[in-house]
Amino acid sequence: MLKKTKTRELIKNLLKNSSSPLSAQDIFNLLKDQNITLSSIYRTLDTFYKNNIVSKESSHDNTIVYSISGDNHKHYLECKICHKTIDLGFCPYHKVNEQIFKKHKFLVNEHNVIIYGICDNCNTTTTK
Amino acid sequence: MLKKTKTRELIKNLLKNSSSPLSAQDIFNLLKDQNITLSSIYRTLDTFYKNNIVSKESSHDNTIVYSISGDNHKHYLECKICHKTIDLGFCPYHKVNEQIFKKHKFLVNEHNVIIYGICDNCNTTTTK
DNA sequence: CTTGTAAATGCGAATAATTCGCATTTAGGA
DNA sequence: TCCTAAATGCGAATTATTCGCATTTACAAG
Repeated sequence: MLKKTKTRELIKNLLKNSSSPLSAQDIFNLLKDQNITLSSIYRTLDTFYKNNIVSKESSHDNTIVYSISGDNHKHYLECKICHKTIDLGFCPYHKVNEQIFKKHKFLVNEHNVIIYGICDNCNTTTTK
Repeated sequence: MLKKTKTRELIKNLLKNSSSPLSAQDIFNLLKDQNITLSSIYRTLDTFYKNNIVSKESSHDNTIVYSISGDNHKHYLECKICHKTIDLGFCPYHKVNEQIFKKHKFLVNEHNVIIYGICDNCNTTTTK
């Protein structure tokens, strides 16, 4: 079972309310008046990850960012060229995950919050 | 335009033939008799990424791993507990990507090769 | 086939990200 | 209230990634 601590509550709330995935360093900066160490943040995120409370992925600059999992998680389209993001507003993977569960009895944890690609604007600009 | 070099061809072939995503260090180890630097490998992977030749994601131990993109790319289910992988054998995201393109004119680059979750075996074992 | 030049690479150092060890504190069950 | 395993702070160690600069190379132009 998971102990309820100040550090964990703070980090979970940050992630719940954030409109984008956060790195350990991001969280550290946001909590810098709270006397919480970077190593604790890393450990907390790791614990959350193992308990399926958060998902993680590589951001475009190669740091790892975390998002809250669960029912009302979000998804973003991020352009690899201009890095603008579009809030998808829904999870496009529900059906896929159900199919995977039916076929393989494999329970997918929601993740892959950032969906990378090329936005309309960059596409028409670069191919012209 | 992208120059054709020995380093690039070697790395591309490795990724094409690999049955799992590879880290920069993995590639370095596999090519250690070829006199290629780690920094070149990083630069090459970065170039490939920007040109949509490879996709990248965070592996379970927080290093970044790369996979070849394109028509015959693969997908794997990886259990967060035992780390066993299952080859999905097809891309479950084609339809989703098409829908996203229709709605947002956003061209998703294939990625998210590793799909994390809990496998049947670990699930029945841990919940018992 | 030569030559010029921008791009790619090797090398090694610098930086940034992540993990670890250990002493201290704390949550929560007994 | 007490006990103990788990969580945290602190700082050092390790690992991953990036950078600067000199040298080499792909390839387009002549």
